[in-house]
Amino acid sequence: MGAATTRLQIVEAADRLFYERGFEATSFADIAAVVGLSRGNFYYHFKTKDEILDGVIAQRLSKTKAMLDAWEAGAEAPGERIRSFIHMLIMNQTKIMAFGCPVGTLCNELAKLDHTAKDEATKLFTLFRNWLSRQFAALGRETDADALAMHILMRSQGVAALATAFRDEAFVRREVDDMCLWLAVQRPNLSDHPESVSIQNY
Amino acid sequence: MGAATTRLQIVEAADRLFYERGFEATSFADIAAVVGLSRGNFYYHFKTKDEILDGVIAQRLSKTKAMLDAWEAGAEAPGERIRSFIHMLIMNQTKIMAFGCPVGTLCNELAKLDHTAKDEATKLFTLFRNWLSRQFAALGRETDADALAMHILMRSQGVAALATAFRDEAFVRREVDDMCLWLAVQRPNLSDHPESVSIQNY
DNA sequence: ACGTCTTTAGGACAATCGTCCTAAAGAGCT
DNA sequence: AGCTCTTTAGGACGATTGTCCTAAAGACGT
Repeated sequence: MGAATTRLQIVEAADRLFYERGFEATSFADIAAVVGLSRGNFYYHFKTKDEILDGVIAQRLSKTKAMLDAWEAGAEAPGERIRSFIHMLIMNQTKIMAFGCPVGTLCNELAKLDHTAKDEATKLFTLFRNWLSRQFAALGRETDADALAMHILMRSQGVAALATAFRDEAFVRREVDDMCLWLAVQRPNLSDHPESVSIQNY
Repeated sequence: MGAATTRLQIVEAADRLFYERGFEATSFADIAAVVGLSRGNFYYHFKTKDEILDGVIAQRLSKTKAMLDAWEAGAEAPGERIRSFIHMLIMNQTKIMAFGCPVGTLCNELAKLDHTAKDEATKLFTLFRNWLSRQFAALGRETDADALAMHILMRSQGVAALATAFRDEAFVRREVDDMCLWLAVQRPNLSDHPESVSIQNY
């Protein structure tokens, strides 16, 4: 089997285990058992555990970027795209209730470990943040687009955290609906379009 | 030195380390180094690491309960009490930006480890949830008090998660202000007081 | 000062960790 | 079939993990 294929299998298995058990709690032996390789042989593909983590984060970054690009290339309006983001909380509800948000929990664990890769993991958040920001700007909220993006991101993190703790489906649905309601109420910021304001002033 | 005193020192050191490094990443040796005891001697005070965790959670539960009881015994209005809760995000900003929320991150780690104590840790959330719920009920929102409590709890968790990832003080301040604004806008639910509604109907 | 109960230090214990080496099996080309 | 380069299995390595034992030091009432 090609080395590239094996490498991919290792990254994929590590990704799942890092998410479901945590980075620190996952051992080489755990990953080896999933992939079906001998533990010692890992050294051929990855020199250290941190290198596997780097590979996992890189793969997540590219997969996430691909997903967001696809959403942005679609025909939906910006508001509908943001709704797609929000509904990830429902699409992945089962896994979130069991393990939390893959991004948030990884970032927190790496922060506690003061791990070198923590800034790299934060880029996953930045990906969502910038994407959301672009959608809000397209909705006519250029000036506060980033603040709105952070607000949506914050709510998603909060819902994920409490979903894990309480495992309450009704709570998730309710908060998702509330986020969509909040989104529907957001209107273009007039100060972003002074020319239309002056027209109204006539 | 009395055994009770040493036990307390161990629990206190473990509490800090579990928060700052995580439960799994903290070893007996780490705690021993902080307390200044020999590693082997721990067995006299705690048979297992899980027993230390139980002690840590029990102490956190009683300290949290004492804090909330004190807030509730004060002369402030319920709205002001909720603002005290929200402002914990600012009071503990430095630690939160470094390690996240002590409750949320512990619950998530124990969920991933599928640890026996995970339900016990969730009781920390329940403590805040019920307390917040009582404050909203006192504000005249008996019917949806729990939903409002969960909403505030959710926002706090979200802010803490992103504060750790981005270390952005301005973001924390902005979201705290936004929460207080949201709180100020909440009004007694008329359906909770049908008699006053019927009076208005005359 | 003595005897008793409490608390301690220090290390043994098997298991597991991440890392690293070596020898052999496999794959592909000639 | 033979040669070469890639990929593998298996285990050694020192360190560290949580757990547990034992012998000695400390505290305290008499």
